[in-house]
Amino acid sequence: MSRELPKQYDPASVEEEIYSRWLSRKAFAAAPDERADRYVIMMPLPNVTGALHMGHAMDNVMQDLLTRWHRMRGDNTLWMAGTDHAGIATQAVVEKRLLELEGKTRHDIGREKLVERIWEWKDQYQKRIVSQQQSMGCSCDWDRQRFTMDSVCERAVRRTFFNMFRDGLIYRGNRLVNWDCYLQTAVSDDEIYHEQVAGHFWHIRYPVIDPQAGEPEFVTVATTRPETMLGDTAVACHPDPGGSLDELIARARESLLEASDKDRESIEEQVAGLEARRESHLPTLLKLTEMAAAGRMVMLPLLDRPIPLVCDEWAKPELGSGCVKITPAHDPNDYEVWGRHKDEIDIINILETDGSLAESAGPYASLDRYEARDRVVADLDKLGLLEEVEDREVEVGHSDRSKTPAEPFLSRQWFVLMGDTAGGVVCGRGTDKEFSTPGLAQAAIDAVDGEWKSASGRKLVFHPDPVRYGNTYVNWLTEKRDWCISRQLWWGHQIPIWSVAVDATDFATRAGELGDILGRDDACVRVGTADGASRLLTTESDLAAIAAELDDSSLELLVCLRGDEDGAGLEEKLAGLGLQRDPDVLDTWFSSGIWPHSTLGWPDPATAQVEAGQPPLGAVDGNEDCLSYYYPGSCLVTGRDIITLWVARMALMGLYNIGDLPFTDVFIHATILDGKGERMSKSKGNGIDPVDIIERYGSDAMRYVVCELQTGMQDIRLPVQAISPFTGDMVDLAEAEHGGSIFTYICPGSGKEFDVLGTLDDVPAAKLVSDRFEVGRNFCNKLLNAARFALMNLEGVAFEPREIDELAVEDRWILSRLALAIEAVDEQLESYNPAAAISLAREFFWSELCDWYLEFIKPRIREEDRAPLARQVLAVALDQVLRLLHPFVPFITEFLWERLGEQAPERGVEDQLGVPELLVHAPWPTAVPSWRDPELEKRFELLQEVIRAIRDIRSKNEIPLADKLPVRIRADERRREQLEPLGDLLVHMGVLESLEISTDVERTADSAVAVVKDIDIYIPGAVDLEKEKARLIKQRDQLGGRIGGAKKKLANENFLSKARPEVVERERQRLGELEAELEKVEANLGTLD
RNA sequence: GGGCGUGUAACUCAAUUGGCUAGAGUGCCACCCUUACAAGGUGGAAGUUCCCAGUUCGAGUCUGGGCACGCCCA
Repeated sequence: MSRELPKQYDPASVEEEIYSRWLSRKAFAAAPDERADRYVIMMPLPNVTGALHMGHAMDNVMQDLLTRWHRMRGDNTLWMAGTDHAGIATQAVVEKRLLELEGKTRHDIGREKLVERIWEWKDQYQKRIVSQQQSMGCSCDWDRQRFTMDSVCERAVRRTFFNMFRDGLIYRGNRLVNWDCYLQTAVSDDEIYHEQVAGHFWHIRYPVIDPQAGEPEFVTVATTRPETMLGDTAVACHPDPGGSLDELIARARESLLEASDKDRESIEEQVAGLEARRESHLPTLLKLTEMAAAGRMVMLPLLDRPIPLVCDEWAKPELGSGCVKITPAHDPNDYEVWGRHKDEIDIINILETDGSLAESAGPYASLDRYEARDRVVADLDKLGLLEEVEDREVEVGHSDRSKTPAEPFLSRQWFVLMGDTAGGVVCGRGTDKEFSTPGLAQAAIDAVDGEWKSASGRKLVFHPDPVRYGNTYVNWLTEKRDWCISRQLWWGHQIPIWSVAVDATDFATRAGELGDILGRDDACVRVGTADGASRLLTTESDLAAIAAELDDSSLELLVCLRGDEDGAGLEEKLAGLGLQRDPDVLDTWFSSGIWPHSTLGWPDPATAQVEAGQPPLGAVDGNEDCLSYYYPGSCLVTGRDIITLWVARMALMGLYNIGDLPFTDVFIHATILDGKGERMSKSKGNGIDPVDIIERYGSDAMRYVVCELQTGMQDIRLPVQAISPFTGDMVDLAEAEHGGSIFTYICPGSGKEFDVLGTLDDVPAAKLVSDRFEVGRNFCNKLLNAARFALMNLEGVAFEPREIDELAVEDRWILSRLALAIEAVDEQLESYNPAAAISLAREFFWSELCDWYLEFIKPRIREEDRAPLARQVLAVALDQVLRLLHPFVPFITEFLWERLGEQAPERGVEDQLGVPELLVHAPWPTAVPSWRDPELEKRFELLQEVIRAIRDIRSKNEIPLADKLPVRIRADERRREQLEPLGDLLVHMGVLESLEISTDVERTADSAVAVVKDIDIYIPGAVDLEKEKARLIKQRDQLGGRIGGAKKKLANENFLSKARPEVVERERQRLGELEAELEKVEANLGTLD
């Protein structure tokens, strides 16, 4: 006998060794070969801002599950790993630390030094993330790992930008963006979160200039940000206030007709209010409309700037005074108003990039915006122009990156055109997949909706609910909002544009100076106008003619360099001509959007510069290059929140660059919440580090539970407990009391305070875990012990080809169940239902193999002549279970696989199974159809029911297992034939002294009795008659209830005529069975009296 | 404000196109250290499927309304 397994599984002693074995054998390495079936997963890049939590664990485990499953199925499987530089997020954390630890800002140390610091941070966290993923057992091809800023990706980013710029899909324009005054950068809408803040609503009077008789002297406007009035360039009133009010009243009346009683009152109030307003405000509003049409002005207080009255529907006659101040440079709605009235009104930026006021704010210049707010209010009050101040809850947009309030801010930014364009967009230019689409967003929409298919026949499908998530994706893309891709940061891909301002008069000269740059393939020159439009310049361009057409005085020469090696010297040349490189960097999603192909070496795998020690991306040994072999990929696994941010962008970037989708399936997994139902996140203090779970319960335990949690679309609550640093107790955070901050809790055992973020110096930190993972640990222990039992009994097992008929009846039963289980697990994995898959695998392993089969064969294993066959089947059963469970719990199964290989190197039933050294490469089990035997399964079901009935009697009568029971069964001929061949098993499992099965057994007066279906089970011996009676009465009542229900159904004419015939038939049959059973129960009750 | 979703046992979740007695694990109760496993075994108790209507022979499932909660967008 070889090394005996321990009784308790110790994951720590197994996992590290197994993982390093996989690594040293390069078990996860992928390379193109002759296989046609391939499976490719591109990892959603964790960003290097911080470590992973359980939400990432879910994402990684799901990917590993699919990867290992497909690898075992024989697909050429690549799981590409990597990390994201996460521009703004990473720069923000590093800057924050710099300030906290050294009291310096980025400007103190400069661009180069800061970027150096960020690289250090990135190296540290990338290491940590990879180690976390390896602890989880992730089977990525680590040799192909990429980072969004390494040279392979850099080149692809550069090429993508260049192509888009050349195609006119990238432009520079003035836009209102969300400005982070702390980080001094634009942030995208996705990076803004809204918070309710207690604020005020200030009502301000703007004097009318030269009021005529009957005209108001003031117009009143209201704002939550009074300092913005300094940037006001108009006051708007509604073009048809009466009509607008009438329409509102009519609509409210209409809804009154259908309103519930509860709502009626409030709607009636609303109508009354609107009608009153019609009386009180309408005359003034009409007057103002008239004045606006006449071009009248009001005086902007404090700055004494005359600004026009304009008519615009943005003014709501039903709200406030009915007039609204217009600050185009600092409010998105006002910006749109400006867009509609460009000829009448101005746009004035009053903010500096740091949030202080600009020159344009006159006497308030250089004040901080909040200081300016107070001063403006005070000064208005002094002038008697402050009509009213209301307290009000205000929604303030905050930058997610700095957690400070963001300001709408007018600035020049780079955009990708998402909407349709006149000439359309060519996707996959120059490839055999080239096609044309109206616009980038439309191409990505078509990938899900409608008739379109890529040249390789692909569409995008979401799982597990194609409709719901498909809609999320399409709805977002349908807005076709241009994508702001520039960020005022130092960390990231710098925008490869060199530019210089020119005017129409010197344009031709300056452009001419570019000389041969105009004709180069790796440079693209455009001339841009102030409105963001631009036109391509080539050597063929008639510069003089273009100059004549462009009468705009503020022009810009824009040169994009592709950054090819033979373009060396171009940058210097441009600098020499006075062109400067744009200091901004690209939005992170620009580089992660092309991740599925950049990592494979696009645009040219043969020349891609991979890191030392990495396999090349070009063609090797007559096999294809990585890009053509692995693109398009298979599946993207991610959370719901990333559908719009990333999935959509990957789809459109892949289509644009390559002409094909990066993947066909998108598996959206559940979001992990804490015990209170809040999304898990590190910064909230409820984030569990998967490594802490792994230390406590083991990696497989963590994976087991995570798989079990992924049921469908249901988000998952994972109660979080802290391990008290004082007592070692588990403290449930959903119930624990907070300490001095929301990140500290009171340990109930000691009354002392601990911290869950681990950032406080003076409060001890607690590790976060969850006892939910015990289930997984127990499962692994069970698996270890089942294997332990098997291995202890497999001594001398050999493979010998066997016919199914040669096998013992319980062997045939377990193989039949196995075949069914394999099929069912496969089916659930196919439909992206890991929870169902693992519960089916568990059910087979625990409830059938362990609870029944292992018990069934115990007597055989101890008998010399019957043992070999039992051992042979046992070895196969364990083999198949290990394979089936491997993708879920890879460490322990790989560990046991080795032991099984030592003990039973040759195994199989009819044919010998292929047994590779590593389980990770073992063929996935296939369900052998000839093993299925439904009739036999039915007989075993009956056997199990009889055994349970006997156990029940034993338990109710408190008969110890040492007392073997004589059992007498009365059954008709059919039942007798079913049961008799299973008699030995029944005797063994029921712990019987004797067994008699016959048609004419009668109950003896001292017999306990049970009824199973249509058979009676008698156990003679001292019994408590009252208990027997109680048990039978309970059974009788239950049967009675069910029979009543069935009878009622069958007595219903409508049921008989309208229900499907097979449903009616089934009900009839069921009633018959129930009645037969009841009859038996009653007969037996009779004998008890 | 708009969109999407959720509500089932004490807890975490299942339940194919509406159709046998609404299931599983955990926890709970009782008994058992039976030579693979007490991180185990055997048996058991536990549900007004959030509420109110409706459609249907039949509703956890479909429709409408309400209540509570979550997420995304403005």
